[in-house]
Amino acid sequence: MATKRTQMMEMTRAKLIRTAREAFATKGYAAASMDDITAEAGLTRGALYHNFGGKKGLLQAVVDQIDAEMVARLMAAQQRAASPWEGLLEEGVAYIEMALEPEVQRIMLLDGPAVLGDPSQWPNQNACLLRTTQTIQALIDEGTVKPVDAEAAARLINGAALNAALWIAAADEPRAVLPKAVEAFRQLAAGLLQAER
Amino acid sequence: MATKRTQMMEMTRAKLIRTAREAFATKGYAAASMDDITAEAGLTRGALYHNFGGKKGLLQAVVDQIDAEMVARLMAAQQRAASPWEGLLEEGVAYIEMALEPEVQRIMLLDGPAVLGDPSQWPNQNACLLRTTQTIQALIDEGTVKPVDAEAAARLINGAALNAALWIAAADEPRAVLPKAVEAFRQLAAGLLQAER
DNA sequence: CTGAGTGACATACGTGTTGTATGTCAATAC
DNA sequence: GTATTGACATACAACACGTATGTCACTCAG
Repeated sequence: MATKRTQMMEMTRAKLIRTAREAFATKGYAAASMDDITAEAGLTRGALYHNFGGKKGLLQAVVDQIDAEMVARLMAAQQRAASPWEGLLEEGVAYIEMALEPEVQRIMLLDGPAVLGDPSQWPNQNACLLRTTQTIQALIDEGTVKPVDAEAAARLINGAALNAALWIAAADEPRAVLPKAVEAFRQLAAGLLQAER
Repeated sequence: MATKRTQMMEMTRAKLIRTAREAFATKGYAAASMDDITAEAGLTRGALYHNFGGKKGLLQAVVDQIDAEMVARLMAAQQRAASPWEGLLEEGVAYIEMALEPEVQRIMLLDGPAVLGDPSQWPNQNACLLRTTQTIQALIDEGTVKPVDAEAAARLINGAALNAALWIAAADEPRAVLPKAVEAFRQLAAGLLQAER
């Protein structure tokens, strides 16, 4: 049973995460001051330190939240696909599209790694990557994909999608280059396919 | 002809870049204080602001220096290869190997993008990427590679190599996963190859 | 019902860091 | 030989983070 106090605490945590997410996305982690964030949430730094241990802890919480949303969207994209192989491709495309959002870009792709270290160390990023790895392993087992190291392939696929997204986001006409990136991504990914006999 | 003053100035610039490069690589950009860097170089912050305009300017200078070194190494790797296609692969492998160095990782892959913005905006990173793009375009023209968008393909290739490098660097046994990553990279890149007739 | 205890959060303070404004001295120009 | 410029040092102000301490509401024995 949730007591009155823990309910309140959850609310303050949620409020801080929300305002921090906003501030980190727009101003960047370094330029976002804790005083501003807490004031915006109607609190002080005391609450922040009590709940998250510090500025990095708050960023970690924001990252975890966004990451959870991303995993959910990746799963949805994969399950929408007709075949496992198409599922992998759809997952890559979904990843590209998510990385177009300024919030994802700034927090997950720029500041997050710089402040918290390599994403492969984050508990949830592993979940996201693990999904791709498992998908690829399944494709290898069923003979669709060449017998390469599944984790290595997953890493490369994700990296390609990631960079494609960064490219698109920085482009003058994002909507114009998106299809080019998606097409090149599909071609590249086809390199993993078993040569048809 | 170089006057006495400009010679001195070049020396102080070089010294500051050297110590900053060291400090940024080991402690990270945020944790490296300008006082420490300048003191290590036997100077004060005055010199730093005069020559580089601020902390970001100093990082930019360090990034430019490292980037120039990387481009040189990429060119060397490509020219060592037997064929243009092998040149592209060698370039990717060289990129992976460079990203294994802590200095490159910390400064070029983590702090650089976070502080200076997306690498595609940097003047030199474009040179590095431009090389790959041109290589791919040449391969398309000669019929080795499928007719995809050359820049998109270059972006994806570089992104894959980049993430492979980050993965390797964060791994428990970097030397053990390196061959796996290289193998997967070659397979993936093969997706760009024109299907043999 | 009541008083001690605990937890959530606010307030106050010290330290370190950045950026700017001003000062100084050597090198060049006239 | 003096005036001026430019490279760098010093001094100062603003700010942000982290910690130490304080306060008040809620919980729970007795």
